[in-house]
Amino acid sequence: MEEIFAKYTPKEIEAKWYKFWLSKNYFRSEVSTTKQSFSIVIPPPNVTGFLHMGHALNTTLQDVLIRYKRMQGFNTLWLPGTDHAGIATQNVVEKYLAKKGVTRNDLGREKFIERVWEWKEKYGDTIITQLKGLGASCDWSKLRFTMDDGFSTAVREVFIRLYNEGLIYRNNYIINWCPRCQTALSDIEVDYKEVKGHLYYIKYPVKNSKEYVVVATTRPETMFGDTAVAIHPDDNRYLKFLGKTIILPIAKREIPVISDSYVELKFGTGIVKVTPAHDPSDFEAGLRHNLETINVINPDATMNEKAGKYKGMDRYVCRQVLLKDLQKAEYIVKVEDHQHAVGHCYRCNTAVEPHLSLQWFVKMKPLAEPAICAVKEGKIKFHPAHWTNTYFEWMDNIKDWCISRQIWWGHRLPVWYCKDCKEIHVSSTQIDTCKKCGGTKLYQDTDVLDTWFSSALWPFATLGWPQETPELKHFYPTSVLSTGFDIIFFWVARMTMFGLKFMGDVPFKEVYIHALVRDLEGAKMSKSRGNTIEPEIIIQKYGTDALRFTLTALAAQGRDIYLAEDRIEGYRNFTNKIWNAARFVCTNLSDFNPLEVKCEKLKLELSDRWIISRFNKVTNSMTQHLANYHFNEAAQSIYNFFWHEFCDWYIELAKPRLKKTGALFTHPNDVQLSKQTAQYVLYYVLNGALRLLHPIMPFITEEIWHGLPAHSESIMIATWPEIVKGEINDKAEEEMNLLIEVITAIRNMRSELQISPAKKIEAIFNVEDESTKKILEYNSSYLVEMAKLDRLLIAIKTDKPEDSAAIVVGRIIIYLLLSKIVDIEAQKNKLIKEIEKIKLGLEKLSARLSDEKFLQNAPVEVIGNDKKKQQEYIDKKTQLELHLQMLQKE
RNA sequence: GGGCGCGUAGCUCAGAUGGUUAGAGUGCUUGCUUGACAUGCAAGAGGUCACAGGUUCGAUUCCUGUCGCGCCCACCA
Repeated sequence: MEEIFAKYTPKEIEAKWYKFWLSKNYFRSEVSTTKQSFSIVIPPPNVTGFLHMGHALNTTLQDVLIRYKRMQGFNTLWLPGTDHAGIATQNVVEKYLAKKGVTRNDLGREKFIERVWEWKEKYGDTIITQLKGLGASCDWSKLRFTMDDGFSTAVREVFIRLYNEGLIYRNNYIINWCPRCQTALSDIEVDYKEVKGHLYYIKYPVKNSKEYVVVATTRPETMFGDTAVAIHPDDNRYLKFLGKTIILPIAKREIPVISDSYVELKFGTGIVKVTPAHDPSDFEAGLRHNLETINVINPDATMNEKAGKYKGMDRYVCRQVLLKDLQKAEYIVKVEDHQHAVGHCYRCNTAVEPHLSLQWFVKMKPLAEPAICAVKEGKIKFHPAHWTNTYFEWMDNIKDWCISRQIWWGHRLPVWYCKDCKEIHVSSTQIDTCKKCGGTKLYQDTDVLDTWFSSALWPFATLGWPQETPELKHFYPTSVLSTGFDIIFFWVARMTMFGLKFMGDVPFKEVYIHALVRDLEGAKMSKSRGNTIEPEIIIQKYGTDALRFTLTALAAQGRDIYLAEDRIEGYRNFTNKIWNAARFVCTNLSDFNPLEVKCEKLKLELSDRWIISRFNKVTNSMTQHLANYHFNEAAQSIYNFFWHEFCDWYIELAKPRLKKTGALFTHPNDVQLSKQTAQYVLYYVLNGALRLLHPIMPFITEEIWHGLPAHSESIMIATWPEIVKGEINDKAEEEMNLLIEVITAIRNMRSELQISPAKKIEAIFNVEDESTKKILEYNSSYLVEMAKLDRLLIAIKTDKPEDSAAIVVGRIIIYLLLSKIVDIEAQKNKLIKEIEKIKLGLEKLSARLSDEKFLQNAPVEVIGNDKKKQQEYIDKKTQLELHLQMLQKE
């Protein structure tokens, strides 16, 4: 025992217990017919991932839920895995290769992909190891990867089914293009950032006329792709130009003037240059007016041959050169500063280019409708609920999803084309012969799918779909999805759509949206900002349990987490407190065996009944809070209970009993029985509290568990405490609260009078009624111990002795006998201050209680409470005033 | 331009379906090497619950508006 509790070294015990749990297969889940299932699929981190605070938070919260449900007897599954993260991983590996002087084009597609797999084998487990370090109780035997064989089958299956239903189509459309990653992006993969740019006003001459129109543009370099100039149909200023022909400056190409209501009258000059190949709204306008599309920018964002002499220049270089030329030719009317939102690639932060190209799309409306219904009908609940708004807002305005990516790392489209007749074949296996013309020159599409396409299948593909596995049947729909709000669109919405489409049911019943972890300035933690607090470092410094408790305690709903290291330090102190309290309790249980104790023989004292009652209430509160995802409150309630009730009061009160010194006043219990009772209660409460703490702090609780007498194999598989109604004892709580108040008041006075903590003093209690007298008498040993008294007398209506300081607690007056009072003035001032406070409260109360309207409208309990309170105030005030008078006489 | 969230102690944050003496951690002040713990113990100071109206017997809590902060969405080129 002493050995076990010698010193708390988180690092050692963490590794030890994690290994132990694994060896016992506690994390493994089997399909059970008797137990109800509780399942969570982990948001798969990128294989390139390195544990950051966001992961730590989300992992902790999921583990809290899983461990808590496991203890409650559910058949739990927490399914782990990683995501191949197409663009992100390709970028990482390209950078890795660049250090060796190799580009992906040097290698070619096949070799490059081989290298990515090699990289994955070597480094892809980093994040998994880190999750284990956090204590995550995932079923590692079911670890999945979004590009493993089973998953690839599922992806192809989904693609084919959607294609056959006409929900996947190929089209030439304007999409977001990242010139650096050289691939298409979906709309939500573009981050819009405010950029300080310019609005250029350029003259566009009217053919056969001295007149010209002035267009305003932020992107003059796209003018080589202009195929019209547009005005608003109601704009009287410019109607005269309708039908006229414009000569495009520099290019000298002729373009028409059209009218379209998408033109904003108030912006710029009210005349727009229309560039269908390089602007999404112009593209739409082009379709409405049958305009030609002229692509003038290469995929790498340099100008192409359509830009004439500017060919080969980067888009921004071209802009500058062109502007000079326009200026020289006097086409520029003016230039204004202009702030506007520019889209950037969410992976590499390069300004994206609207780009007309042949891409694959998913038709979203038919998929979105059932997904909207599912949330409206409450089949999926968001916590906090307000995120449903975000979900609906996006779903209601959903646009088709561009799913083809021109990169190499990912799920290749299961599409083959016939070179001869151009027929498209969609198939789960290689196609060699054209079904239409019989030709044999077939080639597979070179594009891969958006990573999020495969992520959308995560909840069911990981359980074996498209096969009808027992796991799928038992664990789908999953119970909860825990994730950040930033991927509601990317992931949550799409999983919902695909789950409903292919499983006929929602993928999860609840969605918990956790907070974003920020630094103290409120900035999102990120490596590039250099403001990260690394979980690994924190764990090293304070232990995993301290980090987990901190994150849980800060996980309030609807608010971001501003993490500071001293917060973690504070909760590290809590682990230390737990450790020491347990050490104290366990060393005092060496002669105690819970299995041999006959409960009915024990004689519970007030403090016993009180702490047991409090324990039951805390059990209740924790269970409720966890059920509602109020993690912070769950953590708070066990923290307060453990430290400020169990340690500060109960253990302190139990000490003399353990020391066999017995009570000062004769207590009905004999000393031995009192000790044994205290041991029983200490054991009972510590045991229960550890189980309540375990989901949040798995390691330290397991370590202590094994120091408890008669402990079971592991706390991990112990049962979650249940409330025993008969143990809730409001009367005991009330009485104990009175004692706490009395003791605190005496300590306060001692402190103010600067009486040494070591000095014992004598006290006389003046009470008004027999029942209060009894409570104090029965528990006088508590008063003696906790308030450091050497003698005490409890009397009904006694006078103030000489040389005494008086304290008023409710209706009780406490006289502390002192050889001489140090500072009468200070005492008086304190009394006066207190009286003032009471008077103020009393005034408010009296005013309310004499208000007819209040008496008529307020509920009876409220009036009753107020009346009770009023009486208490009056009593206290009387006592206080009495003592002030007495002091003044002295 | 829409939408959402947030302004509570010096700092970081809880909380109340409307009635509490408005809480915690941290910081601060004072006193303690108390036989588990100085990563600790005890005591204390510190708040017009952003501001202004409204509803109500009663608002810090509900409603409206104002100001401040943050975020998301949106084709003003």
